[in-house]
Amino acid sequence: MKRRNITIKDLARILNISVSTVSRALRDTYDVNQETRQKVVNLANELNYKPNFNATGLAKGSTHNLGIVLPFITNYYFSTVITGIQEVAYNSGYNITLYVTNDSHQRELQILEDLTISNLDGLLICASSDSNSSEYFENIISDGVPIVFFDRVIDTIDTSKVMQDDYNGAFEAVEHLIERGYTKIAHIAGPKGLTFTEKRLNGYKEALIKNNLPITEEWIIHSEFSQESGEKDMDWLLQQNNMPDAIFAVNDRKAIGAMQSLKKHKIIIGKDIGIIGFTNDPMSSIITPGLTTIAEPAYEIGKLSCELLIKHITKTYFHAEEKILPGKLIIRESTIRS
Amino acid sequence: MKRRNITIKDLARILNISVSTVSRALRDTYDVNQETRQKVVNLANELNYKPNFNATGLAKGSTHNLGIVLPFITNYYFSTVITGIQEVAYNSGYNITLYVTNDSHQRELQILEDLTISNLDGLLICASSDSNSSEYFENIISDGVPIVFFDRVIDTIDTSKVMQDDYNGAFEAVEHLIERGYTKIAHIAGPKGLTFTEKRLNGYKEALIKNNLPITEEWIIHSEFSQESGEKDMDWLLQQNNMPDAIFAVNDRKAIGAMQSLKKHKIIIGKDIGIIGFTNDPMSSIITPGLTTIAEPAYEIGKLSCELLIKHITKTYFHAEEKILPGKLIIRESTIRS
DNA sequence: ATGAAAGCGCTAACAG
DNA sequence: CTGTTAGCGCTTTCAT
Repeated sequence: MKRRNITIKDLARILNISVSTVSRALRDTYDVNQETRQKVVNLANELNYKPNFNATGLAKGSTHNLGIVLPFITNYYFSTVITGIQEVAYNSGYNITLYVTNDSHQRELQILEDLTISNLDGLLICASSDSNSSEYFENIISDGVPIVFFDRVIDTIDTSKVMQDDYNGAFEAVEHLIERGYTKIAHIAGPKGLTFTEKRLNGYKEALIKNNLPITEEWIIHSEFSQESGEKDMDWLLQQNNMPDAIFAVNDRKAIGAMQSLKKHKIIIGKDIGIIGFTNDPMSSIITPGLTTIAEPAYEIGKLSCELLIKHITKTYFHAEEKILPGKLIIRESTIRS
Repeated sequence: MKRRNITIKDLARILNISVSTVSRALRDTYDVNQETRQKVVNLANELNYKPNFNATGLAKGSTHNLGIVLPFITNYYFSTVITGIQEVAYNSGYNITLYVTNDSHQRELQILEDLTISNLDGLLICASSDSNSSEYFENIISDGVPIVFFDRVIDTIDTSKVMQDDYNGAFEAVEHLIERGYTKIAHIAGPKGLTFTEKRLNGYKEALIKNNLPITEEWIIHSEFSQESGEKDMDWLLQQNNMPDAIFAVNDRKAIGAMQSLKKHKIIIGKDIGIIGFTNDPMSSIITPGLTTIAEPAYEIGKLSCELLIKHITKTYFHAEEKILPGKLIIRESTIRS
């Protein structure tokens, strides 16, 4: 119950030098005698000295904590992004602390309000669907805490952003459907107002236009990201007079929902209606038939976001960068017509 | 870039009282005048005062940080546990920081060594498969930092533990197979040496014994937790002379791997070989046929673990508790014989 | 190259 | 009920 850790004071006392020298030695500043430095470092190792982050943080005005704010962690994409972040954070000596918004902007706001910025060196953020926290983000940044956005970025804020190539991914997805001979392509989209939803929608539209296919507004459905939404959307589409022969879903979960609907209605996936998703969730290789999809580089997005954030923290003049990582078409059975 | 936050000093100066009074007012200790308290609290709100955790931590020798150490976060079970933890941590004013071991005991050790305990009020741990960090865990606890284990617990350590009911879940799973008329039941188990693997194995064996079925040692296969392992194990079983007619897999991922193998070999799941998993990963409802499984209360395990940990932190004398949460049989098509 | 001393923001005796 | 003071462990002038 003592919880008494070794401090630089202890080291100083034992070596008969001052704490400031110990401090300098440990941080390897320019003005320490290499000999004393060695002695200090050796003793520190021997005694298993660990710096107290609270003290360092208090003195230097910086912790070694990065915050992550995101809607969920219980899905393939987000948990993989976090793993990527964790990897580089860990290797650079940063801790990460997690804030889950449940995709609610109220919760997001609350978290941001409660956020004791004095605890954080920087923030990685994937905004909630209906985020209206721009002002907070701005404040945080102007308070000197850098933010890097990933996936669901806020356009109006000038800071680094990392995303998959939503536009081209969508474009490629739809062109794949067209190549396979589908011509009546619907889009089960995400909620309105989200940048990446828009980008995927634009990619979809442009691919149609480029291939001289009409854009049919009833075939563009906006709803939540869940599997249930995908299922409902498909149910609805199947009741229309003018039925599509293929679906481009904004993500795999919705594509899978749509597939469930199709199965329920005994419609043969691929042959009757082709379907393509976005993410490459492991589920897409497990469902039958396999779901063709655009693979997102989730792990790399996590790593890159964190690398950028650390640069923002450590370099005084590091300019905001926007990184767009390419996706990759993964062809499975859901887009086979025959 | 200033990053100058309001401090209690500011509040004190403005209100013309001492910092200690402000401090007391903010913490609502017993001996403050309600009137002054109100004034302080009002001003604090107005000025959007946020306490500096580093300072509090330094002064009190406690942070508001909980560490989570676990093998992975990229699967349903773990990400759901974390969500549960996050929920109660957030509501109790604790932050969580994440350490991912990749299920490697080296990494686990390294994390534990690097862990600046001065940063953490407590630790939630799910040990790596081949963990040999007992000594470290003991040290951490005797340094005054409480640990709660979940899922993969270390038996020899005396502290609170939270797990699903592995034994009874396995027992129920196997009895379900027997009820459905399967008699030659194999067990695709997890790695040896893990408590919960043993418990599920025991549940399996006892169910066989209770139903007067022989225990066939070749039908008990130990391997990693991955889908690939499940597939390989099934491949192997299918080559034996003495083939089982049902499989109890230690988790859904392995069950799904086994199903892939079965499909590859054109064996009809349910009819030819029944299969049951453990977890209730959403994948099990998406794969065809649906996978019968034992649902684990992952979210509750997360919540409960965190609640216990907070009790250990806040109550001086809180005795270690072991909680076992029941699972639930979810019947799908993979155990339908006809 | 090293030491003394002040201070980061907060808490906790101790006096009154 | 409130103020004074010392101190948590570390960094950082400023001297020497």
